[in-house]
Amino acid sequence: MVKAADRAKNPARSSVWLENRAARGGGGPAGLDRDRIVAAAIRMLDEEGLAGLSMRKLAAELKVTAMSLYWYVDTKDDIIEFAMDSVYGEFDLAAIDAADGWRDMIRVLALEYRRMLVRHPWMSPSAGQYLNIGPHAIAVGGKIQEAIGGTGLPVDRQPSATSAVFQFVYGYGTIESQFGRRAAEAGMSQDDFYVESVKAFRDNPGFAEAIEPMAEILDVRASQGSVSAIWDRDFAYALDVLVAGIEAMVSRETGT
Amino acid sequence: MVKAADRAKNPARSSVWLENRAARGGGGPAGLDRDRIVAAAIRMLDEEGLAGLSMRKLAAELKVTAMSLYWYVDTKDDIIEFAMDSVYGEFDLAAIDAADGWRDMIRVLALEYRRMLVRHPWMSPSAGQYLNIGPHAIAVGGKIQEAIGGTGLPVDRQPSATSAVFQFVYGYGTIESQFGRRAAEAGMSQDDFYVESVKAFRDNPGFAEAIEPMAEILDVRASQGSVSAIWDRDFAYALDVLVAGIEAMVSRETGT
DNA sequence: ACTGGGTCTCGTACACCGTACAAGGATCTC
DNA sequence: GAGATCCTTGTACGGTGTACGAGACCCAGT
Repeated sequence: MVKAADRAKNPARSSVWLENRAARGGGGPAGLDRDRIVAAAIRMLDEEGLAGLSMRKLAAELKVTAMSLYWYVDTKDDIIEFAMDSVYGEFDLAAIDAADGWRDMIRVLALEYRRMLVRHPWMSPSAGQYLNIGPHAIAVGGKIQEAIGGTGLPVDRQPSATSAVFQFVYGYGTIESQFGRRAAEAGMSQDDFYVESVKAFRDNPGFAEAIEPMAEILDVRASQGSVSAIWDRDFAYALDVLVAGIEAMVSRETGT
Repeated sequence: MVKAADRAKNPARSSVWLENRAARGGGGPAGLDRDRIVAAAIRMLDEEGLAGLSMRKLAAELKVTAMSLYWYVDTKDDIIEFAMDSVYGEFDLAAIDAADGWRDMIRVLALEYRRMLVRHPWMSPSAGQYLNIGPHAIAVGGKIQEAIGGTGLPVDRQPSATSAVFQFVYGYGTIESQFGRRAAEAGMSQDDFYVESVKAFRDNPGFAEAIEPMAEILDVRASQGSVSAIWDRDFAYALDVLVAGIEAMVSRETGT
């Protein structure tokens, strides 16, 4: 058991996964359980967002006092870390193994990653803030490495390629999911929200010149169908760019 | 003047920049001023992080009550949005204009962007959460579009390329800056912190097999010099990958 | 000189947050 | 039955963002 106050003093182990502590069992009258807590937390995070999760509300949903949760968990942050790893467990590893060649493997991984971020908009900010070294996250990391390892890039260049691909996916998934979150908060469809946003943007005085160079792109966009189709299309093409880049670097390296 | 409670009801305008409100002047006895507030906020954010910024502490630093700030600002979030745009103003636009060709322009932009994220670790989480449509952010966006526009990619493909490059930079800058923040919180140099982290990771039972495929990479890394050199190296190579990818797509598109 | 209206600052208060601490009930072991 | 262990709770502390209303100041109009 580590108190929240002590956590900060030992920052190299500032993660639940470095605590090496067994889960405490749910033999109590409330039938509580770390898994039940985490599952409820994920539900609440998906519905109310990161800011909407509070120990008291989470406890209430489990028909229990806030302090009860602290028997199973040291800190609210721990719950989020557990929730994150649980979500990493949603990756369809079998589909990844079934992929044919590194290109396909990267594509499947990137798509799964992106879908995870979009399904759970609280993941982006959390993934940036905590270490992602739970068992499921590590399993995914292993697959990523396997995929990049298959490209033929020298080992010392592989981390760069991994970054290029998956930091891109993270960034892309972040804006996509935040856009979806905003639309949902506004109670609009993504398409309506997009139209509204562009209008608000265009109508704003003082932005006239700044918008100028973007006008053409906004126009082209308007003729490309639904917002979600645009997200898909842009993502796919960006991945093509990345794959093409890796191919070019491979032949450049091996040609030397 | 818009109350915080009303902001949420009209989410398409959920940004200071869509409020279109003039700054209020600092003729008061405290000599307060929106610019002074924002500048102090940036200082505090840099030193204490996003969680370390509170209206009361910020006010105290300005020798004023918390509620005084609300004369100049509707919401704490507004302060963060202003602070963000002010930081976007750190971009050296002249250096970008001096760049020679789109490849160089992308490289300079990416580097400036990355440095901004690393200098201000609170920018990553904030940039993910708020719209970035302040004047400085828009100016930077315009330069980015100019750079991508120079690649020769068709207009409807340019947003994808922009994503590929700058969502990558965002993701990369995010982990780099968070790593730096963690090291600083631990009171260690980045190098010491890296060694500690790897050790803690390796020593953790249950991770033995998971680490296995990563062992080679970790070993290679150990012989590549300082952590900050590795960050630079990986970043530069990833950018090469991206540029190579764009080149390949350009010749693919124009070849068709 | 006095008054009225902006402009700015402050004190108080509310609802909420994470969580430390100690007391208790429940259950199982001997 | 006694004691230990497991689980839950009540209370309390120090923080948060910010709504509201009262005041202080200055400046224009009469």
